Amino acid sequence: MTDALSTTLAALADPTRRAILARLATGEASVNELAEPFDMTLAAVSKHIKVLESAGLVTRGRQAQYRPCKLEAAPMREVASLVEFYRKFWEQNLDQLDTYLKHLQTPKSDTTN
Amino acid sequence: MTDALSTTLAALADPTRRAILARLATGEASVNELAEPFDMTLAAVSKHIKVLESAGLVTRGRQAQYRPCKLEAAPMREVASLVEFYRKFWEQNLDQLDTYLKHLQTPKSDTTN
DNA sequence: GTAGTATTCAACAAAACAGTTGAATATAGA
DNA sequence: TCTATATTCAACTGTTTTGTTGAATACTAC
Repeated sequence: MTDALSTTLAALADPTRRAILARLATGEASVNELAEPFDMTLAAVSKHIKVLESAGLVTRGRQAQYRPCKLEAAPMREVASLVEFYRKFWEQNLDQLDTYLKHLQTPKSDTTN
Repeated sequence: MTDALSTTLAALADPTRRAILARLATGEASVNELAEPFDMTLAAVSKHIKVLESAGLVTRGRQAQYRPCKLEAAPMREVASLVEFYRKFWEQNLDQLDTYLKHLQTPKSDTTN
């Protein structure tokens, strides 16, 4: 699991970490601020941040005793192109569903559902 | 980690599983066919498929002794909207880089880098 | 230097994960 | 029924992940 994309996806595959990223989308924040909404120790949140940092999704500065975290969305570009590759497949299935639903509405195919 | 998005992302966070999905993008395939490129036992690949199936990324049919796998891209829609939310952030950073590079080219700011 | 706040480290435990092996199940066809 | 092929299950192992606690580090302000 050494590749960057796997690391990024694994980092995103946790609701706590996604919540941290969502918070950072509104601006930089300290570890304490980030930890506040969660029912877990500061050390645990610190570890989550480390995971995000290893994935390149967060960078950190230093201001006095704070180490403010900053969102870095760049690694998500690879995720975007991964899912874009599959877009045609889900859209195709939606089209099929759409066709099916329209088919149900035509008077001819009245199978009572 | 019970939410669907986390399950989807975790399923995608493995190169073997992504390779399986990529193969399935070209059409349905049996477990044996899917396992062929990998240096691991059939049972291991079978487990990977199970993970993909639990995430709803694969469905299976039954034909004779085969259980053909089929790609289901729908769960990726949620991944797409996750990363779309962050698109502005990476594009903004690209813009900043672009601005910076253009700035370097203006005659006035010739600081020799 | 002492006290206070912010953050991380080290050591640990519990759970989840990825892989193996060997036996089991399911189906097809002679 | 017997055999071959396809696939999964159960049990086990080693590794990684997630969380805890208590001590350590880093910086600020008096």
